[in-house]
Amino acid sequence: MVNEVNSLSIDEQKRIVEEKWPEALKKEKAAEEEKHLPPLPSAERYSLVITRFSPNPDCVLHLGSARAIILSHEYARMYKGKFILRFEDTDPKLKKPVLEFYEAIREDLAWLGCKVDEEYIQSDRLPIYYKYAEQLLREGNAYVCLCPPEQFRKRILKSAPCSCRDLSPEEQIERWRLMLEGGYGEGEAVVRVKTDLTHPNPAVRDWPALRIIDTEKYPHPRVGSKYRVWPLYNMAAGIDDHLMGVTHVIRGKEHLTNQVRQEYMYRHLGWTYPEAIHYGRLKITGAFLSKSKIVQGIREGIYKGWDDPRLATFAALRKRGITPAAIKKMIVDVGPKTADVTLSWENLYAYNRKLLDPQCNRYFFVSEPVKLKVKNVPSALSAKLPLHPEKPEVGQREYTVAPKGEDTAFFWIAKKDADVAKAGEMLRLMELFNVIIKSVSTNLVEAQFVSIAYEEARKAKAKLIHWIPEGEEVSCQVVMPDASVNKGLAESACKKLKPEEIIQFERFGFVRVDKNNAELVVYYAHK
RNA sequence: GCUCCGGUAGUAUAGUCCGGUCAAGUAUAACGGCCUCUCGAGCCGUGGACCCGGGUUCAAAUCCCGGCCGGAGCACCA
Repeated sequence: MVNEVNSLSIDEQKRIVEEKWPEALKKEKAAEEEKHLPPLPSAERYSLVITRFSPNPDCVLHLGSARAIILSHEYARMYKGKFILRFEDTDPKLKKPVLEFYEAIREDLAWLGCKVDEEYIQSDRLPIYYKYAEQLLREGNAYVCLCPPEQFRKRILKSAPCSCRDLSPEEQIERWRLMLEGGYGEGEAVVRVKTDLTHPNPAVRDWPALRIIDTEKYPHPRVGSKYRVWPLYNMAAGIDDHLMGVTHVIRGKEHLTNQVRQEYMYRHLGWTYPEAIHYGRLKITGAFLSKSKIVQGIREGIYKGWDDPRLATFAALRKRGITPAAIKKMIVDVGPKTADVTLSWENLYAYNRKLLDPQCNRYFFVSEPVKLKVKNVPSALSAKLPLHPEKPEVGQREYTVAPKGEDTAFFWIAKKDADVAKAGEMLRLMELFNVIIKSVSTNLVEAQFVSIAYEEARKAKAKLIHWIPEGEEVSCQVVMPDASVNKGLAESACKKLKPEEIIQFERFGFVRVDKNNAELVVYYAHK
């Protein structure tokens, strides 16, 4: 039967199917749907999907965290679930949290449109971790290890237990009490969770769960020197995920072995490990997405601040007019795959442009202004420039060009346009009139009025350029993505712009208004 | 080195679980054209990919084996 069908040509097969089962071939409507995230594993088993984003507040957030935040939040929304923000600030020494970042992170999330349903801070929860540590110890599922780290490592590589492992629960509890009360110094004792010593991955064998930190020397920014025993990641996150009812852990694949480690603890406590999705790393070509590099650059004064346009922090993206919607769409499109992704700025810009273009008003900005002198202007002329080419209803800017003296008018045009101007060529000042170039020098272009009609410029294939009448300019600084400043002049209608507004400077690019006082300061987004 | 994970056009992604409708869809970038009083947007079109080698099968991007390449983890960090 199969052979029979295969012996027929494709067309033949098609014809037969069409005859007998016409509905099978009906083309599915090319639905222009938004791309959706793939379904969450086993979502139906949970009455309420709960996800979390758990940053260490030791730095501001950047694009590298976007995947964790947006996937977690989107999935929570998709299943009408709950999205938790949990600050993992349990290392007052090496990755010391900084007070200002707690709030900065909340602001970033709010800006991204990721509403937090519940918030927790791990440094408030030490007694909880202590309680479970004690339970594990008492039930023989953990032990206080006094071995020097180096010695322990050698043993564990050979799957050999250390002498601390088999001490009785009573002795463990006694050691634990000493740990809490200061009987051991930093690095002298650590609580380990028992696992399979023969596990193929040595990294999961009897992993450390709590350690001592000398908080007199390294006080925690929130709780100071109140505690000296601090949980490590797997202890704190593992306990919290269960206690907070997290159903789906969405985090980077660097945590893959942490799941294996935590599963041992879950078994000891009789808990079930949540579903876990481990996505790959997200990189942007040319952007530093490493906290340590960002922090270092700030400290050395290379970057002006957390929102320096060279950085890929959310603060910087916000300043540049990259919209949260664009970031969100990009991350959703990329999805939760385990393969690493390397995006380019162009990808982000394309998403952003699509959102910005229909809604941003247009203005003229002349970069590196050069004076244009036009002779023979017959009379005062006015130009009406639409704020948006596709949306006449949003209004227009209007400038009247009155010849001074006899018949001469002056304008500012961009150096880039002046540079390519050649004597004898026609140029059209957009929406105004056509001129013929007479002469070009470094800071003056002289020209002569020829006609008003746009059609003539088209016929002559004249270049269209933007312009600002002399006297209608405001000084404007454009901060570029490389932090350089492009100085120029903006048309006077820009005086009305408010900070936060995103506009397009025609033939230049999209920019976000940052300050608009004596001088206009804008940040460049992209073309 | 050990333990995992991955590899579809320049980039990203769909398809892989459950082999056939995939001579591989989409977005973006590139190129060409149309339209437009922006070098923007829009519209139309072109080129471009299943890492390699074997195997199983009537049929492999999809299953199996081997190789190559890439990534992650191997902290008293998160």
